[in-house]
Amino acid sequence: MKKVTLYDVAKQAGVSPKTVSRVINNEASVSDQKRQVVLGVVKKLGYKPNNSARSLRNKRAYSIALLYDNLSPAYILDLQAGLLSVCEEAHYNLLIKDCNFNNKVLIDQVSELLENTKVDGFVLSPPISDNKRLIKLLLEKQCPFVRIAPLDGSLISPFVLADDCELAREVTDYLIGLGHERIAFIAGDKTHSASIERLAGYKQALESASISFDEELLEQGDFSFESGEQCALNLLDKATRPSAIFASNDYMAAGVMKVAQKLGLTVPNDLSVVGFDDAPVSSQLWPTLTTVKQPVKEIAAQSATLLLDAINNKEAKHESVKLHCELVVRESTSS
Amino acid sequence: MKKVTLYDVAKQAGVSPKTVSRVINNEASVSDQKRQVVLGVVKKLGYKPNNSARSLRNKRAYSIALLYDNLSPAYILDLQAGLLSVCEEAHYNLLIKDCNFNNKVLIDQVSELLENTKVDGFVLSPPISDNKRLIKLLLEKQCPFVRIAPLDGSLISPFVLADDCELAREVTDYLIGLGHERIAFIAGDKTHSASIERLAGYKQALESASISFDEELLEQGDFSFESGEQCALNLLDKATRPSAIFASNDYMAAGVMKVAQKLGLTVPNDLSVVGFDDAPVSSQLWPTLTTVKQPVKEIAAQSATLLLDAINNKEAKHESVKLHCELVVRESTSS
DNA sequence: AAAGTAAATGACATCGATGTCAAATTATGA
DNA sequence: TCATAATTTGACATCGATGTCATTTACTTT
Repeated sequence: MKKVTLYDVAKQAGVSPKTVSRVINNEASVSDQKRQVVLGVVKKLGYKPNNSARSLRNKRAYSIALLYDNLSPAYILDLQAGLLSVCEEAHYNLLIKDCNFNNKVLIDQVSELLENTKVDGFVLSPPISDNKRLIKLLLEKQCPFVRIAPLDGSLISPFVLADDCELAREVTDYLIGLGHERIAFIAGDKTHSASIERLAGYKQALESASISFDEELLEQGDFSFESGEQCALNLLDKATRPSAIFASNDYMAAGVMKVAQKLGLTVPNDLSVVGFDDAPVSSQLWPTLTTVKQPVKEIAAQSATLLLDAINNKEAKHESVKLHCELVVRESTSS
Repeated sequence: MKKVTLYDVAKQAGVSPKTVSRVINNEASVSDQKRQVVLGVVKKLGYKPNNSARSLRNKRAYSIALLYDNLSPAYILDLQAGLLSVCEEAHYNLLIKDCNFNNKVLIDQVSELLENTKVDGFVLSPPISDNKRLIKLLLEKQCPFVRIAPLDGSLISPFVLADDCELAREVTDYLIGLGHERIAFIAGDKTHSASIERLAGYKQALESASISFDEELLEQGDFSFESGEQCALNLLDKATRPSAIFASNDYMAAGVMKVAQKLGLTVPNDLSVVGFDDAPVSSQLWPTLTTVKQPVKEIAAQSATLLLDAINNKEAKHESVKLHCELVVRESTSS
């Protein structure tokens, strides 16, 4: 069972290789009749185009690259899974690139990917989605890219995000519904749009419920467990403690839980805690954490789809897509 | 600055393209003199071979694939990082394949990778390292592969593992040193060699300390948080409770912590708990978890190195490598 | 029906590296 | 020194798909 090539298909179908090529690439000027014949033979022989040959001829790699900075392993792995599902379908390769290094090196590595590996497009995950120098480079080289959850919502490229703001509002509403009035908020790293949006949602919910926003109840974290601990210490040390703490992600929420327990507070009786992201840790704590589940795989799949569109259809106008999150109520919240 | 090809180098060096090719591929019959000249020009022009052209001609993709089953995101991401570091160096691509599906599909997908994508070799992570049908396929196709932490220690392929047994012994010794005598053990999924080894180490330590092994104190888990809870319930419900529980991984240890706290036991005063793997959760719990850190990135890097050796040097005999783990003492253990 | 335009098709060269095999060079031995 | 073997070297074809451009076929229009 040796490899089937374009020529085999051409011979069987009684047409020239070039015509088969045209059919494969969905080009216009092929008669419907021949197209059908060719497609039939393609299916019959199980023909698959040879990627190396294509790359060589077309000077592109039929692959896209994910640039990530490892915030949360589960998040990144879900991104990968979502991208892979689309890439496999489309017979593209996925290259992954851990960008836990400085700007200079990042730019060099991306240039190398463009010039040597001839990557077709990039998926930028936060906080890389807003790396100015990188974006400048990609725009200059006219290389398609998609940003996940960027701060900058201008349509320089397609982007995909979750409805962080709405869900943060929903979480806060939920806490208010449970009877909480002193609800503290721990913000995340400001270079992530998610931080901004989640804070905005929190404020909106307070406003709707006519609870005035209290600076005292806002702490600035950086998405790390340690920052959660520190912020929780600041909050719980106050004369009048908040009765609920809404942390912008689960790691910080875990930090809050730790401090609460150390201080002898019972969660959720003395203090309700909410996180965000539905990281594995949220169901491995006790009590388990009420949190928000982002549709990370769908976000990634959408990103890949938009990117492939942009690659194969140069004049496609850029779109943005917002996907819906889901509140997951567990044990860390009560009235 | 257009792309430099073999021909550019050949012209500058005053030799034929074929000779340049020979130099690049380290072939024997090239005079030292020409070799030097060519290497000089290669460096001067910054020549990099074109992977597509090579693949086309040589019918191989210059890429290796990681087959994984997502047990723990942090573990998989570390594996990827280790593999990537070596692959980038060697100008190989890394393909990743989430194998969270049944045997049949796995075999088909691997066949497809071999036949269509022409992947050069595979890295199998546990528990795929012991998938019989897959290994049979790879051996038949004479496709190089490396296994990470396989159960089967025969040298059908190179393999890399951690000294699970020694470290489990060390952990147990440490607990014994703290004065514990009733030390329970929660085993992991039997299809992982790590489970077997860790249990063996535990038993060895008991034996050295002349503590007789008590069936009552052994529970069978499956590496999941939930199984940890269940096993902990079984153990802590006994008339005479163990004073320490050694779980085969951190997820199960987290489950133990949860149950302990629910039962009103204080960790580590009433109960010491130890995990294994140094997963993120181990430092996000309270108290933080004493555990064992595996050198996952090094394991992966070694695997990649062995695999590339096997690929480029068909007669290389297979080796196995064992890497050293490290005990990380945190807050969940005391006398 | 002839002429002219548009659409469909195919011959050929090409992308860059390397295997094959023959030619050229060097080394060896009588 | 010359024949012969061993080693270097290079010309050429090839891997598979596709762009270019010339040619054929189909379709209008007068």
